[in-house]
Amino acid sequence: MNSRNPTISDVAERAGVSVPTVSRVLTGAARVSPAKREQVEAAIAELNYRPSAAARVLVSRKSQTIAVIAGNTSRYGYAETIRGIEIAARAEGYTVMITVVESADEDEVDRAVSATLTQALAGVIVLKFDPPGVAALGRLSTDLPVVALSGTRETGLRQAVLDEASAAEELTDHLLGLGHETVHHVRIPPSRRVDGRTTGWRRALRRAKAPIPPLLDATWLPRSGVGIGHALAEDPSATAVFCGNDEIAMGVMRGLAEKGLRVPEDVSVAGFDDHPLAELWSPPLTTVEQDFAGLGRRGFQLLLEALDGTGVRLYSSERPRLVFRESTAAPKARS
Amino acid sequence: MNSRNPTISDVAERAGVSVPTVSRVLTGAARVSPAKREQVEAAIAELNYRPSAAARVLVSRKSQTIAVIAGNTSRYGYAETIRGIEIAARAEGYTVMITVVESADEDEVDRAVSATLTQALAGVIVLKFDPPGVAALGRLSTDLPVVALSGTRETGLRQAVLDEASAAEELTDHLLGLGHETVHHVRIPPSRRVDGRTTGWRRALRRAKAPIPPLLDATWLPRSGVGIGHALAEDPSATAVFCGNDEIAMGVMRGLAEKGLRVPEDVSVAGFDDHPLAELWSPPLTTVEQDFAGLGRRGFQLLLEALDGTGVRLYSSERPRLVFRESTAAPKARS
DNA sequence: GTGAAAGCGCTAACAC
DNA sequence: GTGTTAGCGCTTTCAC
Repeated sequence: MNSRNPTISDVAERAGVSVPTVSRVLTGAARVSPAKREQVEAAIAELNYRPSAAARVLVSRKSQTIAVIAGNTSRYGYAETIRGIEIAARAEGYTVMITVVESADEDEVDRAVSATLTQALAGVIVLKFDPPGVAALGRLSTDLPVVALSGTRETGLRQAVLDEASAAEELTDHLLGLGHETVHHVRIPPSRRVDGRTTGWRRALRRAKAPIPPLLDATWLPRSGVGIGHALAEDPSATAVFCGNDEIAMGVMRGLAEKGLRVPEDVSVAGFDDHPLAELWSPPLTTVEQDFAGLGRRGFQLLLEALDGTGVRLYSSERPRLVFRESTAAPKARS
Repeated sequence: MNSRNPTISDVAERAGVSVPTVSRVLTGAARVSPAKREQVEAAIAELNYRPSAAARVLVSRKSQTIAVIAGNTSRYGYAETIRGIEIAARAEGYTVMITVVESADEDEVDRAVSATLTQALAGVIVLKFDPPGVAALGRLSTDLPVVALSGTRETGLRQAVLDEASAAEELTDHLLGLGHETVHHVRIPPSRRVDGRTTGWRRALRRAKAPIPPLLDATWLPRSGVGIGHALAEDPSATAVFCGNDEIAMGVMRGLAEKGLRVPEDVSVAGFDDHPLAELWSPPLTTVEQDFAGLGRRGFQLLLEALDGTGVRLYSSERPRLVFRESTAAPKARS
């Protein structure tokens, strides 16, 4: 067993042609006579030859790899977005490389970004969902095409987003329309000071001239909602709660339940994202369906257009859709 | 603005040294006088130079990239495992490339595997969680070190696993010990004909000489548990149900609830994985805690040992821990 | 310690 | 159509 992988010259020799001819059948860059093409293909199959991406990249200066930089890979929205990117990329023959940046710490971000840019890349997609994502985008000094996913809009930046502010506003409106005097908001860790979900919530309350209750901050852990639920149970003005995501909403509902409050009879609770478990929860959760995989797909599309030189689009936005289930209802008098 | 990235010769020129000298400070392969080293480092910083991984790989034949092949990236166990791999890899200076193989279709698997092996890789980690993973592992004709995560044990294969069979057996024992005559099992899509969770369940029933109810098959979708819950509600012998994962358990519980049955009063339900939402469910779910991130970490460790040539370990197994919560209890008479 | 020379596996440019 | 030549950005000999 020869441990060295076969190279293009092995193929050329075996097929009785020159190296560039093999390259031509590989890339399809120029026409090759059917006879030689056949010999080459046979040699490739016999040797189980696979071209070296490294060598190709070195000379052609074109890479078929994109990097995805994300603050996390396992939380629902993140994982789905990455999945969407991967599927779209693979369909176009691109490979994807993942870089996780767990904190916004300057050194860590720099190290991660540097290591990533060392690779030969066609472009980069950054999940601008959180501070690490924002930090990574900021330190991405490169001439490569870059696409940011979500986050606040920036001029000149290629960006695919979900219009979370509008959806949050609509959801808050819905709660207000049910007759609640106001809506409390439990915020998930924001990517910056502003965050679409919180912005939309505030916008709706302002427009309705409803009182704006103090913001409640959760962490990414679903259980962080439990304590918040306990606190909310003590507050008679809290008849409707809009949570930054479904997992936190589930934590809040458990906290409420532990204090003897029922959803939606005593308190209405709404989430965000339409997590796969939201419909199975008791009661099924009113939420906002977010097409994260689609976001990833649109992001890759934007990158591809930048690569082609076609497409002058810099921005792709999609409006998430509300899903009304049983966790929200009109308020009843609370003691 | 010069759009070409600086190369090692740009750095050499600027620092007034030869190219190999720059290489030496980069790799630390040989000693360089402090004076020159300083000049080189200054030049690198000024030019914002980053070595090309492609060129390095080409000449040194050593890659710092590993590929992870998985049937999915967003389901809980998969995502956590990948996260564990990524963290361990990054800590050792490795970059990770993700390849998703969605079906076990031969062509799709071949295409994905081929595209992956085109890259210059140090090694490959395969999530042998499902048929696509098994298929990918089978077609991975390469001299590269390969590590499989989970799945049935194979001699000669480097493998890190979670001992799911033992944990499933222990969980089934627990239910039997509570006084249930038997335990029903809802299976998630298995990676082959045998599957650790199902095996452990059957083993426990056999040992206890309890009747073995027919296997109930769920899909990966949590909601596929709902219909199974409905069916189980019609079966008076079903007083305890062990579900292949927590999400399916939640679906089953919803199905049961829709038919008016209470958990655990009428039926005990246990899950598997200790999903972050399992503790928040009502009632909190009895389950098995699986350290997926640890599995990923151990898998990478095995790969690293193979790369070093140190370590002769081929196998790393860990026993998951049971978590008793409120969804399981002693049976009561059912109408 | 340091530089000159060679070459990794491939594609681009050019001649025929 | 096809082969010859050059060279991508690096590391690896091998002199000195």
